[in-house]
Amino acid sequence: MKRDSRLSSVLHALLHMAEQDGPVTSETLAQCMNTNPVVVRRTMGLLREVGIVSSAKGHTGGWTIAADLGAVTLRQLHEALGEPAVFAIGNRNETPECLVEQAVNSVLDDAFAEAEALLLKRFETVTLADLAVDFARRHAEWRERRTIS
Amino acid sequence: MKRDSRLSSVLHALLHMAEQDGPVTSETLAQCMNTNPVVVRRTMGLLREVGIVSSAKGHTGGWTIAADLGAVTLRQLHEALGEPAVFAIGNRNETPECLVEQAVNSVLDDAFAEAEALLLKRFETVTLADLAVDFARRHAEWRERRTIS
DNA sequence: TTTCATGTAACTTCAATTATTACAATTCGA
DNA sequence: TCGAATTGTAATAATTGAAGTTACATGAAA
Repeated sequence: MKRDSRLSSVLHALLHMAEQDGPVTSETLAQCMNTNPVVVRRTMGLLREVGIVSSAKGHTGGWTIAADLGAVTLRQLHEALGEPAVFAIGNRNETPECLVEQAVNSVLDDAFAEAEALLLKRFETVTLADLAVDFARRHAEWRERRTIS
Repeated sequence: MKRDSRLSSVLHALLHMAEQDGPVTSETLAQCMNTNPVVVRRTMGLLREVGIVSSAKGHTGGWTIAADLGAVTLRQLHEALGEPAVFAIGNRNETPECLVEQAVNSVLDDAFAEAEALLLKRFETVTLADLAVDFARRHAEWRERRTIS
């Protein structure tokens, strides 16, 4: 199964944008993420719809973060992407007549719902600002290692 | 993304087998699960490797449960199926050089690992016997409803 | 007015599960 | 012993959804 990596992608893009002063073009983001500008526009467009980023056409155009880094959670980003299916495992038939299959679905659905709830709760506690701090720490460590060697 | 429904499938199959006296053929299981006998063989073959079911060729052949229903957990079945990826969401690049992406991966990996651990812990607490009981309850309810109306 | 950039539709590629076909191997019953 | 029933398995196609690509229209700034 091909995994949906859009959440990972937009986080990567947003943190790079946070490091920049002005707008960043789709072309630049695409290069730094080894992907295609059109894919960037498509995905970032979803974030624009909920006001997390803004875009401008023409010269000096590109993408800009339009919200406070501390106010944007992973959960909001997940929702902005259309709340894609979290699990790669699922029921064969969501509305079976067979009572055996109903019993199976019920147990599996409960377990998956519990795990998804935990994941989304955790997503609520992480903001872009948190990630920026984490990146800054890694960057400082990296500089230190480079100085020593 | 196409979801892996083999866990759901084998549970369905195993509970149907538990209701039966003798062996059940791949053909019968395939019909009751709206799938193909070869798919059944392929999937059940994985369960046979860990001793949960046994198979016999020829006349009067087919599949039989080889373990105690109370001793087989969802977790064991998940493992027997090769521990397929639980999540449909993942990182774009698992071993990035980019420090930004490393920070992103780290946060996401932690969150997913936590949710997966919860899911598997829950899978450990559910046995085939539990599911059989749940099915029996549903069956009794269904009979009652039918008698009333 | 030219160039740079987004916006978007249409289509192709890609990866993974699932389905199908074909046939070999085995076992039981008549 | 023969033959039908059944599993075992390789090879291949269908399916599905994300990701990638092409093409072109639109808009803004130099």
